[in-house]
Amino acid sequence: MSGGGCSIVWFRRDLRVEDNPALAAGVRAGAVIAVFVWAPEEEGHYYPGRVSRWWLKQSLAHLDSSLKSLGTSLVTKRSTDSISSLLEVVKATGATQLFFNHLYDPISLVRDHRAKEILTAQGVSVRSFNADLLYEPWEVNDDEGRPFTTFSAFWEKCLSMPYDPEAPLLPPKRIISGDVSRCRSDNLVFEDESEKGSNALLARAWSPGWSNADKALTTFVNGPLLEYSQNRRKADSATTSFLSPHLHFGEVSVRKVFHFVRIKQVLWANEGNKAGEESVNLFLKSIGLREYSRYMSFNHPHSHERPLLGHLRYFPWVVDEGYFKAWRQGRTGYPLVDAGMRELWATGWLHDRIRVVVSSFFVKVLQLPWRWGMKYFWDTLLDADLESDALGWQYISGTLPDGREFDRIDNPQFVGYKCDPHGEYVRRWLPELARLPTEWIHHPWNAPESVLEAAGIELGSNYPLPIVEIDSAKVRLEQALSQMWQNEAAARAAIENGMEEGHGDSADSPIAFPQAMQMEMEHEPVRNNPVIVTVRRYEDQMVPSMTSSLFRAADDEENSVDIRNSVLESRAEVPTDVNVAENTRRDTLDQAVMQTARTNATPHFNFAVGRRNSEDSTAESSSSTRERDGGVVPIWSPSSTNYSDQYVGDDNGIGTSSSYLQRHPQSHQLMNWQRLSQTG
DNA sequence: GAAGGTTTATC
DNA sequence: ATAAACCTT
Repeated sequence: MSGGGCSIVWFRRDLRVEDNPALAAGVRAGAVIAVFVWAPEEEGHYYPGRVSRWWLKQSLAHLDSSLKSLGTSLVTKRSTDSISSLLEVVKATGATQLFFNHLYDPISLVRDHRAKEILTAQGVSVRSFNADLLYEPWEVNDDEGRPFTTFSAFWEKCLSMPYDPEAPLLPPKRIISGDVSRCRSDNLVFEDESEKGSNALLARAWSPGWSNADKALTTFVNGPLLEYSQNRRKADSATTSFLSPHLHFGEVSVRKVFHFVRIKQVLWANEGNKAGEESVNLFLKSIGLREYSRYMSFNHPHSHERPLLGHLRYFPWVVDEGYFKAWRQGRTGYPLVDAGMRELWATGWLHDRIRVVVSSFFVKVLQLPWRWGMKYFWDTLLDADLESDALGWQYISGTLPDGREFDRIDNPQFVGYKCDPHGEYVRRWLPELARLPTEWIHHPWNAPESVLEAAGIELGSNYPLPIVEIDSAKVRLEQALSQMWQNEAAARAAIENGMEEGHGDSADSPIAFPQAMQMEMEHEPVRNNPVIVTVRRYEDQMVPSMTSSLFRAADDEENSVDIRNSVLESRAEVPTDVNVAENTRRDTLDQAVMQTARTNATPHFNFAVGRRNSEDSTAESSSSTRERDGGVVPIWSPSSTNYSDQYVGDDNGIGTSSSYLQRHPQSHQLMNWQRLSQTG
């Protein structure tokens, strides 16, 4: 019991009692006050979406009940300023210490650093820990001590670090509760009335909470992991880990995932099980991508709004809200894209493969600003995660050094036959195409009139013609790219001539989110029809909705059983049974009862990996932090200068010499979330 | 064993 | 789209 007073353990995206270093430190120090502050306004544009808030709500309830069984409970605060709320708790409880785990999104970096400064100034001793990564971003550097700029090099290094990621900590046996009698909890509201009906359905498919996360991990590692490599390319096979939302909220620690999976790896390696080994490597790689997303965010805090390669700032994006809407609604005329978008809409979930397909289409074919797509993912994904989304979209957009080439267009037709060779996925989500033979399922526009007729399809009427032809997209993309180079050259020239500041010019400001999008998100009409169909949609959106019959009829046995069990058993099953909302013809409706897919493979856009740091890895690799666990909130290292010669960018991209902080020396004090999340 | 064709993964 | 890995001859 150091210090006499009790300590605050500030929970954020580490909603677990196991392997939670901040909690462990609090318990070690004596009496604990567990606090969660809900201050979504701090996130600016990135106010969490409906399904994400639903998850959070469940997860907090789960955590609270775990804490209760250990001897304390969760103090909850509704706030617009986390730090003030923490100060209130300090005042009300006389706490003398604050413990929390690191986050790496730009808003948290700024806020947490301030929290540390302010609370320290108030005499509170603050310590923070790594609980989200195998290695802290500042631990992983190249031979010259500079951060990596490509994923493969980064990951290779992670896998060959001289020390392993720390072993997971056990949960505390019990917690001595601090005195919270004078510290009242606010009732946190995560959903409004109109959202409840839709949210209720999520519970059929998912079980948030750390112990469920644990079960999900065990189930995955002992089951689908083995075939992960084989199944990963199918749009809807069942070998996804389904861990991404759990990982996002820190319900399970990545280090635990890593160690678990490694054990299997060793086992399979000994058995000479090559497929198993490969599966492990691939799965770990997706964990690595999550890890890398934090790494990128830490090193380039603007990566959620600015391309990391500077010249992409000059790309003439097509600012067309009509295209954007068609994409969201799944009405682009490309079946694979449309199926994906409708699944996303209906379930909040998308297989990683399909995320790539729809986002690539968005950027390369429609040439819409990638941040719009990223924002939409943020709003709709159950596992929405800013860092992972930013990495994914930047990768797709070709704005990463090792991302896809700018001029590459994925053809949804060809990709479709690869990841959905029999068209099952498309038929599941696009009932209007259900009767189309496989031969044409991914390119109905080529189908003979008689075939279409027999399938009840009238292109342009009940299913759209391609919104943009691939060929013309190619042409337009070439033009856009040459335009981009011209723009860049012009800007460069202007800067050289001293005409422009090079900072704050228009290219710096990301294209604002469409007004309509914000409106829609806010006033989304919802209709709840308790039993039959719950339709959630944008005003004009005609997309499938989830029905309450989440399990297909064939699984009746399961149906009647305790749903929670069946869900656990069958792996979190994404919603099943989709009905087409109105406007669908009768015959199509018949086909509309489809079951869902379980997605496969860890969503790319959300994973992590890593390695560990041993206790005394305190020998900081880079200068960015002074002291590791125990210590200090991550700080950007201003001095760590121009490691990025290889990037083209000048001011904002990776390319920039050095970091964000250098350009904004006082950012961790002055920069606030409004500025960071500015869309311009 | 080399040349040449085919598959496959790409972060 | 490309390149590396893989397989064939």
